[in-house]
Amino acid sequence: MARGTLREAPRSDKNGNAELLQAAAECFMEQGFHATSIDDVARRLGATKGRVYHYYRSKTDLFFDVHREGMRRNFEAVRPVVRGPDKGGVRLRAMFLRHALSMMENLAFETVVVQGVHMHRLAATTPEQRRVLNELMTIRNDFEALFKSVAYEGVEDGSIKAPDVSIAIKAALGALNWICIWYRPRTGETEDDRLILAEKIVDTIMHGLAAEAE
Amino acid sequence: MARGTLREAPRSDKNGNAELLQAAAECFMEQGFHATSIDDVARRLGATKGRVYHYYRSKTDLFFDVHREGMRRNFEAVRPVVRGPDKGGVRLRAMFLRHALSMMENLAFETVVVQGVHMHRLAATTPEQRRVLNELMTIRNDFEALFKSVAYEGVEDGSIKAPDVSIAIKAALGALNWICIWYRPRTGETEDDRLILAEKIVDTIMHGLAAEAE
DNA sequence: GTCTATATACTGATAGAC
DNA sequence: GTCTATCAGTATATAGAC
Repeated sequence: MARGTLREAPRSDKNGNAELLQAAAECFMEQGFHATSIDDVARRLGATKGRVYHYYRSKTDLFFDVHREGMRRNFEAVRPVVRGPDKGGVRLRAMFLRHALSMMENLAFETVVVQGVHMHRLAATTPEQRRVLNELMTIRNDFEALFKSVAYEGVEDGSIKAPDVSIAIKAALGALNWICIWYRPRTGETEDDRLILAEKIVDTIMHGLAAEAE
Repeated sequence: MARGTLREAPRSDKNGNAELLQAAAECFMEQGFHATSIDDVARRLGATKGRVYHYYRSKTDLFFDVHREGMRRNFEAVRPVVRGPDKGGVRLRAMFLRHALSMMENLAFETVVVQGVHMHRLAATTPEQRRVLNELMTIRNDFEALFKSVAYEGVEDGSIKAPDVSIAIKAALGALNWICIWYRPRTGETEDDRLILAEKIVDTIMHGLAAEAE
């Protein structure tokens, strides 16, 4: 594994072999990182190992790139609604909604991101791989911080309340990330169906389960 | 894997080698099912493979038994508060609280349960193993159904409201199960610390993030 | 760029000593 | 009941043909 000589930049071109990333994401989603062999990924591509190893030096590097792409999509989904004239509570709700939709529409990539969070403290990585993993975790933390900062703005302007904002965000993101455990697209499902589902989830997060009456 | 001859009952004694289960749970939590070798489990026990294989016929069987024990603890934790004179909302809150505490106190086992849910549709199991896995999923569904039924009672008595009770429960359990991703016991942590943390999470679930004022 | 070997290593599971 | 070999299968990664 760890060699004396350290090669330079990974083979992966920035352009990105989108097809390869997608195939890998699907395999990792269905079988998990360790149970997925490079042959599995290649087979799904209708190719052989050679093609995969031409772009990625190792299975771990491939996994990391899928993870990175998943996080890129996460940011892309919520970024447009982070800032704006609305109160913090309104913007936070919009962010939750977009994240929920992103979970459903990028199910394979999102599942890999969740797995990646799980692998955080995993051993068996080279120093270089650990560096990349730490970088990915920083990105993940920044993502969570984005929600937190908007939530705090909501507390300031009176549109958000919580016993502990940091914990509340963890709970809310937990509810959303959990989507990738139970959600599976039904045949013939429309974008509207997903929106309705996302609204129900986000409403629950925003208003809770307790009836106001008490 | 699949043999012509089918052996009878698994070697595992019902008494349960608690020490073995605990060691396995910890390994599975830290490295996941596939990355954990039987040698890892044995090493943690200060023993060798022989001991493990004396009790379990395969790594999968061992994993399933850890999973089963995790679910047993889940039921044990919430069962005392499912029924009672209180309104549905009050009982549901108590169930959430106990589940949250159970997540923290049985972190290793709970993490395995979460992994097990993930493995649901995984291939590469013998017919017998698939039978056991289905049984475990049924148990898991029953657990979720327990929360749902109390939530419906709450809707009836006016103490619970949600746009969709089934979805709301999935969201709430997602927030709670997600605990095993980010929670790690701090040194010197007391039971009270955990209770405070659990209360914050459950309050968020019950009352949401939106300020009532609107 | 992609394929076909192939080296190398690991690990799940078994057999049999003690 | 636990340990020490050991086998067999599989998977990562490489080398080199095309």
